[in-house]
Amino acid sequence: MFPEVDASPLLQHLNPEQRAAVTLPNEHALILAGAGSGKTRVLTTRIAWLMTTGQVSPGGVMAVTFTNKAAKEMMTRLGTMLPVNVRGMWIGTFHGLCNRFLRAHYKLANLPQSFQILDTQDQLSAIKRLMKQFNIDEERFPAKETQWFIAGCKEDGLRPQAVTARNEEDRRKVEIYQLYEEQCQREGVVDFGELMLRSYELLRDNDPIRQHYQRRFRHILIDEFQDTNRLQYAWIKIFAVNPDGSPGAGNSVFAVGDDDQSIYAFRGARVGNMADFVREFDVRHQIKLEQNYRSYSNILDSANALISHNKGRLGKNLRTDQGPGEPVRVYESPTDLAEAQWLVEEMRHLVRDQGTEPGLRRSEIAVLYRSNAQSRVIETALFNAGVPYRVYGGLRFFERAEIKHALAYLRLLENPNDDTSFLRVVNFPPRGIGARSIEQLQDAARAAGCSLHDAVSATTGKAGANLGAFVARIDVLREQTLNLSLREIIELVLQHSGLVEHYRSEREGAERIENLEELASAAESFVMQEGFGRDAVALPVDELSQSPASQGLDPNQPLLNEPAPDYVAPDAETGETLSPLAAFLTHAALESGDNQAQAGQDAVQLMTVHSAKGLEFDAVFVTGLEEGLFPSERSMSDHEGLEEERRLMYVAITRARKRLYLSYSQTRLLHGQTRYNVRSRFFDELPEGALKWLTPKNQNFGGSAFGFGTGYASTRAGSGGGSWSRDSRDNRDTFASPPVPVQKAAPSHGLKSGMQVFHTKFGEGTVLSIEGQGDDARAQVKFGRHGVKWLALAVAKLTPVP
DNA sequence: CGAGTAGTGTAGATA
DNA sequence: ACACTACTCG
Repeated sequence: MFPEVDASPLLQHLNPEQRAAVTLPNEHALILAGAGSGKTRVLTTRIAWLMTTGQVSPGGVMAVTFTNKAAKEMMTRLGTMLPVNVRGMWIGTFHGLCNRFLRAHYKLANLPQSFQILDTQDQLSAIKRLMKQFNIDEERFPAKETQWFIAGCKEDGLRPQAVTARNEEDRRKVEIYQLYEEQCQREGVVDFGELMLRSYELLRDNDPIRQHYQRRFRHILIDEFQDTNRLQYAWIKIFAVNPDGSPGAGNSVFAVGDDDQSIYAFRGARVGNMADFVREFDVRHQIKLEQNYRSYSNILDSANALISHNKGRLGKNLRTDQGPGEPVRVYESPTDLAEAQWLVEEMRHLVRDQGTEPGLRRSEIAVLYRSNAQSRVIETALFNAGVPYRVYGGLRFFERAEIKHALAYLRLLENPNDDTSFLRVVNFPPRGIGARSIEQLQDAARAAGCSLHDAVSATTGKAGANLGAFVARIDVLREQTLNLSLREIIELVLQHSGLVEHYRSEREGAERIENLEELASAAESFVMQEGFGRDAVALPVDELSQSPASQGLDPNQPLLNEPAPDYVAPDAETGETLSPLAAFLTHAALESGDNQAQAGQDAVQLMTVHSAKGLEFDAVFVTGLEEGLFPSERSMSDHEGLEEERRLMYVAITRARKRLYLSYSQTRLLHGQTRYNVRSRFFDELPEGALKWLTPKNQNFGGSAFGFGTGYASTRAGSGGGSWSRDSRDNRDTFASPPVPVQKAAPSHGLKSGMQVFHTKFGEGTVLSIEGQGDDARAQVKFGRHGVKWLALAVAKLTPVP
């Protein structure tokens, strides 16, 4: 175990509540962390404190978040507190950790080691393809609905057999679900829900595995607990409680959340999980973090007053030591356009020095709105005024069509049976393979029970020739890329797929080509950062009962850790591991890239309230506060919906540090019609004393009572791209980070490419290439019967053949 | 095969 | 109003 180390410096800058949370005993705990109360700080300090006081080794911690961004932040902060290799720790998103777990136990999970992950788009096209194949009426069963149904079932932990169908329609849906599962299994792909469900089932049904992880993870920490869905809750629970309800190995779950910031019920989040957690885990430690370090009290008072209108809260009241600050300013405008113009004007004042106060940076000003459509008029106003701005949202890097196309080619190299990818690019760029050829091919594949790729050889005629040429091209590429680096593979694929050439002739192709080039760079920095280590979790089952290796701690030395992290868990028996390509494809699916605004330019930030969650700004404008918009029309019918809207408003308000502006417009152009709106009911729930009305607080007139002419034309500036409008380069620097230097070390394995080697299971083979060093070194070996394999040299027993 | 067009829907969005 | 999808016609 770790010797005790003085942990007090860690606690120095914490307030009493935070300190109490950080130093709780090893038992389940719920931390109610209000907005701006230092939640992330508590989480990371808790981990650091547990380790420095010798209560847990780095390998004994699991910390779960929802977003990659949050996981990264946690690792970065932890890294600054302790000399520990955070990358090797089990800190990540639910799906990232599930992926790691399934790679390590792919055999038990009944998956191929290099299974690929379907994102939402991929899943939808897989479903469409399936429905077409089985002649399912898309009128009666829209693909999107089916997708929603399947994802929903998985989130509730239900396999097709377990779903109770109440009517014929449901029965049919369940059938489709069943077929979809079979298709995924056949093709070796999993969707996001499957990552969670399959790892949950493995933990539930395999006693040795469950016991191993229950003993291993002494401390489990969860961020944003209010956003967990049923399955995620069950997944957490299985680490602490056995399926029969008996207690597990006595680990502790440290859940941090804020029921007042629960805004994702629409995608399956259950705030109720917080109360369930307290009950089912017999939680005896609940701590509220109510001290806010972000905002002045006028802002906090508004937030507190608003949220107090919700029923059934766990109960929290934010407080601050800062003074009242500026009042919350409220503005009413006749039109949405006028609202936007006012906002631009107000911003100018904020940016310019005003009296004694220094001006704000534009990036410290945010404009929030309920729905994306509202950004347009604001963008126009900003554009016309020449104010740089940045819009969050939209397509992310790995979701762009050209990137998806390139990835599809790459997936086909890795797995020719990936029919989704096959169909995506079989005729892109166009190569004379039309719908009819593809239909024939699909029929042939179904008849033969094989993949589209394998069915090509059976086709004949002109269509067959084109298809044959396509498959040959892919197969040749696969051969050619065998011993190339990931970057070289991608470059070769970009050339030989014809993608680059195709986009060269397209109108807006230049940007797409740039993105494709960016993909190659992204791959390169991925290889550097990942280092391709192995993960010690892949223990043979008979070793599972042993506790994780404990290591000594010298405060001056980095904490020893399990060898590096993600994606690659070599098979315990053969040492077989993922190819860099397969690992990169996984990375692309799990991290579709940030939506972060470009760091370089000082620009005003535009985003929905949802995407503002977790962020903070000096000045915040919450716009479009009108009945029907915010709260939104569709939420207003039921109580639950309205309460979620209120929480959303609460999130919006608590983003502001110094200045908060609330605005609404009497009329608004929506769906091509001018709508007459009433100001939001939320204004009536704010404390009058904290507000300052910039326009007289007049009565509102009921919506359609005004049902006449529009009067306000929407003057839109020439759309085209100003230098700071939305552009596709938003994500650029995320992927172009400078390469991490690789330390040179003498190889200890003594292998070189070209060498003949012998493997106990795969027999004799030729080394094609070697990557990484030390424990992370991996070799690509071509075997006679077993084909090309990637082997982790620390695990695989390879002997040179003379 | 691909361009033009008719039809449809329109909240929020992580992995 | 507008964007996206699906379908028709050359």
